[in-house]
Amino acid sequence: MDEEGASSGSLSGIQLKNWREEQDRLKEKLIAYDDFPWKLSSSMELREESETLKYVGGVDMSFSKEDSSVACACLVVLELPSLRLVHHDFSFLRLHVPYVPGFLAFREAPVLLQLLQKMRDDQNPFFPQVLMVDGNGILHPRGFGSACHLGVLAHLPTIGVGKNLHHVDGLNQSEVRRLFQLKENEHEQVITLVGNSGLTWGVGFRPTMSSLKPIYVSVGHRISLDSAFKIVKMTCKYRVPEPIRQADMRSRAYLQEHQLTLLKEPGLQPTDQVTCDVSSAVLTPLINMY
DNA sequence: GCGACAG
DNA sequence: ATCTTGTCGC
Repeated sequence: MDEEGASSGSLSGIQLKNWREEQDRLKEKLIAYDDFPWKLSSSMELREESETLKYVGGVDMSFSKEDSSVACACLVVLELPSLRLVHHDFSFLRLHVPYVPGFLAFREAPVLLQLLQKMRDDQNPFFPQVLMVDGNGILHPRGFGSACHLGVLAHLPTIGVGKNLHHVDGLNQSEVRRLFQLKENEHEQVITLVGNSGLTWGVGFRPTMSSLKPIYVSVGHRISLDSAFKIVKMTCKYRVPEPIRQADMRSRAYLQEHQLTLLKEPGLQPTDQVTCDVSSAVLTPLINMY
């Protein structure tokens, strides 16, 4: 048993430095405004000249409790406005990159990019027009969370959706809860997350009347906070927006089934994720999309 | 120095 | 992320 450092151990200072530099490089390509041809079908805009948002994707990963390096990544695509599932795909794999707060993308983005790339290669008609990521966008210590990271590498509009707040610029969960508690916000389901610096990092959102705990929405890539929030809102049947909720449930189920399969079929092992190297984080085929 | 720290 | 049963309410 020696894969300790692989999935939960420490990381060298030099590697962290490389990761920060990589984030800074990719951040230069970040687009924080609406940069897409489609429109959010408001109501009576029957302009045929522009397409409307129809396919929203979602990605999430689940991990094995026995071996935290074994994981299942899932990509789903839902059709609007029905929220019907039109695509789902999985990747059962072994990760060799640890989770380090602030560097989630280096662990999860490679396999998620592969799932997206597969759809492109197949010219799948359901390729998502926008993707929701289970992690933050610019609501991040260096303004470049996993949703931004994935968006830039895939050159795809992305939205960051966090179930917990990553404390940034003085923002913290108790503070957000306090804001929601204020009588003036008592029935408010959205609050803007403004940090000590005065910058707006995202919004806290209580989708349903029952859930007291908010989710945190922030700009990922090629989208404004306004549009990002509208899309999240229109896909929320429960606390977590459907694209992410579906990816979450399905990755978890897929992982469970494969755990059982593994006991009987030693031949079916999770594929190794050989993407430890920072420089190879950018899947080559995707570069052509720039 | 100490604590906080998405998934 | 994962560990986990029941339980309160529509």
